[in-house]
Amino acid sequence: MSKPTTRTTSRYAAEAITYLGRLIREARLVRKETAEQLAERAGISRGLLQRIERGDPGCSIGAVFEVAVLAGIRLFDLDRERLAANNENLARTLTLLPRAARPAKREVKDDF
Amino acid sequence: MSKPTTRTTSRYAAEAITYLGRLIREARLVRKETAEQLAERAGISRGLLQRIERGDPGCSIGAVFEVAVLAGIRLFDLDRERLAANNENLARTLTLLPRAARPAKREVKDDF
DNA sequence: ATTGTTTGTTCCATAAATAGAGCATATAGA
DNA sequence: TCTATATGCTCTATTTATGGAACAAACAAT
Repeated sequence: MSKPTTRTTSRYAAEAITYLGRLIREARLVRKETAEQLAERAGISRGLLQRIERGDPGCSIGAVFEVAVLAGIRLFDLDRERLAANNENLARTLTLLPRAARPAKREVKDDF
Repeated sequence: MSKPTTRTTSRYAAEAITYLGRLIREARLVRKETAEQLAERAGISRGLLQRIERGDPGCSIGAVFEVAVLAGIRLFDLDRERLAANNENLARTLTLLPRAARPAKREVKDDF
């Protein structure tokens, strides 16, 4: 290591990641599935699964969500069908929004 | 691209990632905040934010969740307080579960 | 229509994640 | 208690993500 690499993560975000990791671990254990089994099903290494369950913020969201799904966790409290539907609607909403954002109105002019 | 890189991602997981990215983008645009502004607040590059909003599964979950939080999105439908509380409870639940999972009982013996 | 800004994209250098193996420990089940 | 095995951890090699700059195109506001 030659550079400290300060990667900031708010308390809330960190907590959410840890929470998801624990949900995964709980689901796996309840199912009596070994880490290796779940890791293999997800196509990742056992080591990565361990970091995911521990709540390592450096893991790719793809790996984390994939494992969560395979563990039987519902994302956004929506089943695949409803999620797809919401996703469509959201895409439509985005179309209606201005695509380029002008910085919010300035503070009152203070240069006088 | 020279190597297909077989990184499996189920439809459901991919959809969830895309959904989150769009939620972020929507929140940002509604706030009339530029990509650069949000990226800077999150301590990441504009390019990474773009990939996040597009739903790239390769982004770190730490970066994605951090941006989501800064965009004002509630994770797991819980505010920081309740999330922390649930997290605690889940940790306690995990204590009660067997820490090492024996592979689920085999299918009925079919070798006779 | 004009214009300054935002976005989308590419390329490259560097930092970081991931796979894989290996090993000690904890542990579930007999 | 005994023991096969699951877990937790460390190390290294490789793959991949990320930051930063640069550029064209799209766009909002005038």
